[in-house]
Amino acid sequence: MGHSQQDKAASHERILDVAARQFRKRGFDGVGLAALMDKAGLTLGGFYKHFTSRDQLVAEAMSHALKNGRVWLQDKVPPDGSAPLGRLLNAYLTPEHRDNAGNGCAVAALAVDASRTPAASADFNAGFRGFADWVGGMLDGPEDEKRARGGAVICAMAGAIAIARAVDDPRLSDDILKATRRLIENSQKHKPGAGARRRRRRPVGRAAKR
Amino acid sequence: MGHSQQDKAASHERILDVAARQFRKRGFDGVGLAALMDKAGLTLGGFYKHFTSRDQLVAEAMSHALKNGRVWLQDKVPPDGSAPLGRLLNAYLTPEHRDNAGNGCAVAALAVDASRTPAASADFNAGFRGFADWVGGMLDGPEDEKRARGGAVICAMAGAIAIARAVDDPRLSDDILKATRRLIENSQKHKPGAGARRRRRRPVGRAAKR
DNA sequence: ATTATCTATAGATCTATAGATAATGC
DNA sequence: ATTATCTATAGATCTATAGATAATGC
Repeated sequence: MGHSQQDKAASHERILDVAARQFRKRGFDGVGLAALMDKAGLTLGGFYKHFTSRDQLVAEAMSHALKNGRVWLQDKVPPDGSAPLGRLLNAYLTPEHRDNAGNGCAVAALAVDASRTPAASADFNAGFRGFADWVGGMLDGPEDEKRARGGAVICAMAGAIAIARAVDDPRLSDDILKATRRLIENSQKHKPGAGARRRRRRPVGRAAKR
Repeated sequence: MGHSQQDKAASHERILDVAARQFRKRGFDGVGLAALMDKAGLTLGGFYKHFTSRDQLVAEAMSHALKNGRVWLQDKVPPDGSAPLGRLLNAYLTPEHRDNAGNGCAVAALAVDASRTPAASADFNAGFRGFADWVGGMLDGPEDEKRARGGAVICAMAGAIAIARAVDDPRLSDDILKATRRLIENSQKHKPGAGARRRRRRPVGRAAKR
């Protein structure tokens, strides 16, 4: 044994890295604490000096996985490049992403898990909002609609990856990625005005509660 | 006790109904066999006279949930009505659907679970294909692209429902459904030719293996 | 006689805690 | 003295099986 506070911080980070990866791959319920600690080079007993409960790990790992997935994506989509949406789709809707859930987008891998796990909801929300802002910035259109449109693009992309992973037939799986790419591209291509027709502007300053 | 073969068939159906609903709500790992049997009005011990293993239940419940979700949707989208895509979006992208995972679309609720559960993959695949054919039939465009385009529409819809469920903020959640609706409508609205530009035709009869 | 279901239980998890060990850090 | 980690274990699951019970169905 023999461990400094610095060692502990490194252990904590290692546990989070392992959990963020394993949860994306197997789900929150798909891996136990003993297996996680083992993969982090530790034993189960020490877990509760790092987290007060399994739920706390789930919450921290949710944020960690979202950040992790964003870093992976942003490395492939430079902030000042041209045609950013095309680059995003090129990076996201790939067989590589589909076949590596553990290192990929946490929205695609963990949205359903988060919806069943109250401990993860707040962190999922925050991560999704940031992601939607980023993607919204790549789109044309009125400034106040960009976040919502960015969110819709994420829904289409994440849904495609999740379904492409679930499907048994490799050809069908590849086709899902390609068809979703075309759907998203077409959705951004139509003449402005045509899609805004049906849209009513929400009055500013009258925040509607639900 | 005292049970006929007819009783057994009814029991089997009840177990499947309960499982299809509970799995959509809580995931394959989110509910145990004892709780399922209890909700079906039976006890755990009888389970293995109906299924050889938990995995077999998962497989049958996957199909059952897909069928169930299709019936629910098709009730709301008459086969010969006008503007079928609009009706589909009206039925699918709603707060009601979002708030009732147990009775809703199994693609949205269980794609990620299926991707982690080999026993469910084949049944998910078959269900998705049928669903994509149905939705494809609602779209304009070349006949040989309809299934793929239908699949992409499902990805966007299912992704939106899954993410709208995961998100913490009710306003954001509602906005996700609305923005995805617009994205899908716009994707079908663009002038044909613009989107087909980049598309290469696959030679018929040369089936590419992966 | 067969069988649909029940009660009871074995054996394998899994989370959380208790107490020991061997360093760190005041 | 404090603490980061370890070994060991309690108590609560969960799947699967064994054997009993009370009907069905030939």
